[in-house]
Amino acid sequence: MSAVRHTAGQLRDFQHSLPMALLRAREAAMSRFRPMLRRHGLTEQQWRVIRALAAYQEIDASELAKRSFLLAPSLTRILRFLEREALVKRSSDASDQRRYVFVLTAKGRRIYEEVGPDSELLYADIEKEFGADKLEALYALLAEFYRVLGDSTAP
Amino acid sequence: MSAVRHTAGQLRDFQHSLPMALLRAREAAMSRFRPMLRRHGLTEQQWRVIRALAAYQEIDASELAKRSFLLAPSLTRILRFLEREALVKRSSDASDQRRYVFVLTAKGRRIYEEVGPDSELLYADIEKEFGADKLEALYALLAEFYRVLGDSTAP
DNA sequence: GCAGTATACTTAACATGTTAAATTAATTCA
DNA sequence: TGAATTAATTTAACATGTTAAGTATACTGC
Repeated sequence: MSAVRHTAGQLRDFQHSLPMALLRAREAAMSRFRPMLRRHGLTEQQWRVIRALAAYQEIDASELAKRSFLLAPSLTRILRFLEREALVKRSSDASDQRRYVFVLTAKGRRIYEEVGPDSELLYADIEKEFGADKLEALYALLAEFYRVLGDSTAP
Repeated sequence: MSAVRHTAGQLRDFQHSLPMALLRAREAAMSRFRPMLRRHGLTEQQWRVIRALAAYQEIDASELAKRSFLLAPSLTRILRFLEREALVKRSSDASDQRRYVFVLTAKGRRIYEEVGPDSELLYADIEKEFGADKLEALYALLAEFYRVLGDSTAP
């Protein structure tokens, strides 16, 4: 038994907190992906970076930050880790000495190819349990929400 | 100009990564709330705890964790902060010595009453820009997603 | 061609997320 | 009843989130 005692409600209740609703849904999904990624020795964010890198021959840190939706300081640390693990190789950009470009190593591509199918299996589970139609509707609303409201911290 | 070079796409693209879509939408919302909370000297998570506390006369840490959707270690640190700021008062539960119960102090209630209206203003903006109907549809889908898929880490 | 400004990335500092282990108190059941 | 187990909270360790500041390079306009 837990010690809880009610008072009169004010403000919107938590069921109508949008950031909370988004967080809960995200956690419902991530609680399935996280253990799988962990078995491969990766965090969610490291996997986002690897995935973004897999789609490009080479990509600089700024683009990588946008595509993996990470802030620059987080990306710096994650790239340091991925380089140390030899999953990613860094080179400096000849045409702009401020910039670095990154590529997956062979080991990085191998991990990508191992994790990818595991990830797809979990997506398939989710689609089956929640329903493909509702999942598409959710994607559409989320994309429009982001499109309409934007990200007020974007440049 | 950024250094990006394409390769053949594999796997689902990021536009169809559900955790990413949820994260982007969440960030679109939070990028509006965060500066407001910051002006009040609070983080998003501290505000979640205050909000949960405002709805109860007293509540123990486990219930608080569930209602503010925080893991126990985070909650421990946040409550330490809120106690130091005298926004929250801790007492031990007479009937179970393992347990602590928490209440908002007068100062805590005052902050709650200051932040609440600012928060509602931002919600009103969002509802107006995105559309009340679509917002309700989004809430409904998110709630069902969480209901159907659950949180595999829950007890 | 250089002073001023902007850009790309990193570092710093502190808060939170995540998992595992530690601590203490309650509960169970042989 | 007391050993074993379970439950509530905290601590530890490391990764990421967030904001501000630092560093080096590129750009801009005079």
